[in-house]
Amino acid sequence: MNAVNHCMSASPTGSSNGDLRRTILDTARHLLVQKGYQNLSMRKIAREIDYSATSIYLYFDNKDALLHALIHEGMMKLYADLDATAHQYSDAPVRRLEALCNAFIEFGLANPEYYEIMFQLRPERMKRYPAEKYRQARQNLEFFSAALTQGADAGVFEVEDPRVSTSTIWASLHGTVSLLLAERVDVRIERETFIDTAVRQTIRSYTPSGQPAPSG
Amino acid sequence: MNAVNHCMSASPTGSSNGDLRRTILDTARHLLVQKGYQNLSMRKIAREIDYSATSIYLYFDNKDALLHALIHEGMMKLYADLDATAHQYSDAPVRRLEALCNAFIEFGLANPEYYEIMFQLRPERMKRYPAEKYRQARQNLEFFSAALTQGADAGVFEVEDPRVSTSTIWASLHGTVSLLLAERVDVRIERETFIDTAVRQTIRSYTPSGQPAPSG
DNA sequence: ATGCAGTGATTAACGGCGTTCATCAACAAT
DNA sequence: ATTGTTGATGAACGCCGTTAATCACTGCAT
Repeated sequence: MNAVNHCMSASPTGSSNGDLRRTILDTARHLLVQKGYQNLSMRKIAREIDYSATSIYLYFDNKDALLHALIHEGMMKLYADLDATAHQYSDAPVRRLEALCNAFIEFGLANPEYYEIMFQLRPERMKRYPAEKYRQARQNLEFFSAALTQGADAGVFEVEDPRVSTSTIWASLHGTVSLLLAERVDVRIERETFIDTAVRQTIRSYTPSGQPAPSG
Repeated sequence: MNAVNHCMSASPTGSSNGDLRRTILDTARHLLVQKGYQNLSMRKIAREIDYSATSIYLYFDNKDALLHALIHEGMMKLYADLDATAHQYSDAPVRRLEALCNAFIEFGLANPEYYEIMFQLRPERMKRYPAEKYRQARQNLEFFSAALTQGADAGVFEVEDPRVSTSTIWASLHGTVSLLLAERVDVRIERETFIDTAVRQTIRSYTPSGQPAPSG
């Protein structure tokens, strides 16, 4: 009818040429990061790219599927961060674990909207999340697990069950990020101090002496 | 018109007599606990109590205000739990802190819907939350703070800044509860084991020897 | 008794949401 | 020339929170 012809856009960028799926995803990411998860709606995405809302359903089964794609992006970004950090301290498990903890927290604080959909979404919303991606997401924990076991082998860490310890470390980090993002930490506490203490105490609970080991 | 006369209900219970505000709150709590926060809507509450949705606005400014009332309830319930726990170990700081940690986690697992609105709501939703209640909510942390400082005075805890330490403990506990509620803990790990380890490691990071102190 | 203000409730409506359905235009293949 | 496919659309359904206008009823002052 009076719809704009989308086949050959007059825009010279060519960004919306062919694969609309990419454009939708880019816009969704942009909207998520700019306005937060609360303001991420199918209709707003559609408005932004000047398509009808129903068009999105040609490329994504539903809103959750679109969200899963964004979560996947976030997981890959986190993976890249942790991977770079791990390589930086490849031969010092303690320092590496410390750096990994800091990297995780920094990721959360730098990408709050990503963090929310990645780790703070209620289980119901995640029910449809494909198990294959679940496994990929869990790979991020492998960095911590590896540092723990290598440290244990080197005698600088005291670890009963690496799997359990990895989870408890993750719990600490997740709690730290969550409290910071929700602005629920006592305002009289400096953010840096809080983070440093949290990381130090987390690692301290795995060093036999209770004191931080010298170098690795 | 065809509306039911609400002034004199035929129901002999008298529960909906007079203060509708109470009834709304009770129904909201019931709906929250039964169906979760996702399914808590003004219209559903209204349907449940056979009133129009707009009637709720005669007693609550908006949905957030209603939510704040529920949050307050949850905070008081948590306070009661922690208070009872603290009194049980009034003369043993270490044991008390351990019991407090377990009590907090148990509260979260036993009241997941309350926990969600109390601690997992995004900042935007909490913007209107009255500061006076914020302070009351923070009182729950005092139990942990007290155990820490008393333990430090007795020489069984090594605490630099009690305020910071309290926050990091809270972070650990919050992370632990969040991961469990979101079902994101490795399924091969037993829940009990995970909780015990998390609590033990949390406390361990504040004991000078790195080992749990004997009795208090 | 009549009029009036206040109270507690209602319906209608607005604009938002995710999603489904029927339809339509353009194109490719027969 | 007819068919089928593909990519897009508008209308509609049933939700949602919230606002505005309205109504019935009460108690009270005149």
